[in-house]
Amino acid sequence: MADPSPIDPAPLAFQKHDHNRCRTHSVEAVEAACRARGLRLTDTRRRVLEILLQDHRALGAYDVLARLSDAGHPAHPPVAYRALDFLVANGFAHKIERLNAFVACPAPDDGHRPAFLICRDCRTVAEAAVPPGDGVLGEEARRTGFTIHAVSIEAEGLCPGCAPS
Amino acid sequence: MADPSPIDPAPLAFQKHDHNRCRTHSVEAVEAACRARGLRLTDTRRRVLEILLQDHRALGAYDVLARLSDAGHPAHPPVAYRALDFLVANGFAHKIERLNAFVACPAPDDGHRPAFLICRDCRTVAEAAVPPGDGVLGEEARRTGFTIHAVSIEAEGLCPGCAPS
DNA sequence: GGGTGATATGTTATCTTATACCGATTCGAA
DNA sequence: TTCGAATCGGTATAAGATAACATATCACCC
Repeated sequence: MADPSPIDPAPLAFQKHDHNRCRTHSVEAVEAACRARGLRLTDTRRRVLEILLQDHRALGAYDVLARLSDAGHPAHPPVAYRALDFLVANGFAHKIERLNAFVACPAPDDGHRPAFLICRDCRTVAEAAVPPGDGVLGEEARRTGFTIHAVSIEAEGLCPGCAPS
Repeated sequence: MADPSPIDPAPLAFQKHDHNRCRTHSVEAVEAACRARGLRLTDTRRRVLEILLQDHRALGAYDVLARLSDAGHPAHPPVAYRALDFLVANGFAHKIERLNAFVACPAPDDGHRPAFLICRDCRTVAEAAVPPGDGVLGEEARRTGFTIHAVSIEAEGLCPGCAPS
């Protein structure tokens, strides 16, 4: 079934939107990807994904852990880190390096390469899509013989909700 | 005096170069900047800068601390963090978010906005200059009312020296 | 030279983030 | 049903960062 009004993930986080739909969409996309790729979306992993999907804020591993614990789940650090590693490794969540924290990916289905707008106040994170091609870094890498494995592009600032009026 | 063959900082880190000259250039540039801007390049700050300048590798705060300690300097964590904060705040060093580590800036004199090529093996870091204009993120920020304060662009991979032959 | 406010240092303690490691369990395919 | 790989539950500890507070130093003005 074709989605009648596809979600545009980019600016979503900073705008009012039907977050239930947003969340459901993400969970379903992750489920589908796991089926397609033979990955095991175990109970812990699913719970962590749902915790991250509660809103578009970045959560530290220990925040995730606390929420697991509240829900009666065993809660030692490796539990959270293992689930987060799984989600990040498979593109279902992203690590925000500037915050040492994690966000669910709003569009886990396409193979995009994300850049992030990170609110330093409320930790809400929006994704912007990086156009294909490696830009400045790719050029420099070719010139110097450097092999790029992963790129992170992160902008920190204030979201419209937190900006001084 | 005009520099007869100005250093091109970008690809330097991955290539053989006269590192003594490179280091001296940086220290002098920092000294000049401090004089010009009324900043105090205190003993600790200078030592930390010199530690970072030993090569183009990123060092963790505790690595820096250990080297201060080796040199007989008092070595509690805040000592290193304060000096590093000073250097970073004034553009004399950069924090590499992906490594939670720090590198000296090879060109502390111009007001460039850097992007980094980071070798995951030897932690050597090269800078590439980001062209002015905010690119994808700037566009997205304008669209959504986000105010950008700082951007970090980091590519992790293998430098020519560490790439499998 | 002496006072004063701002800046920097020395130090303790603690907090946050992340991983190494080991044994038990579960899953999926042969 | 047995094997190997992946996952989990748990302990312990490493690595990164900051809060707080007393002391010292600097830059400036009188």
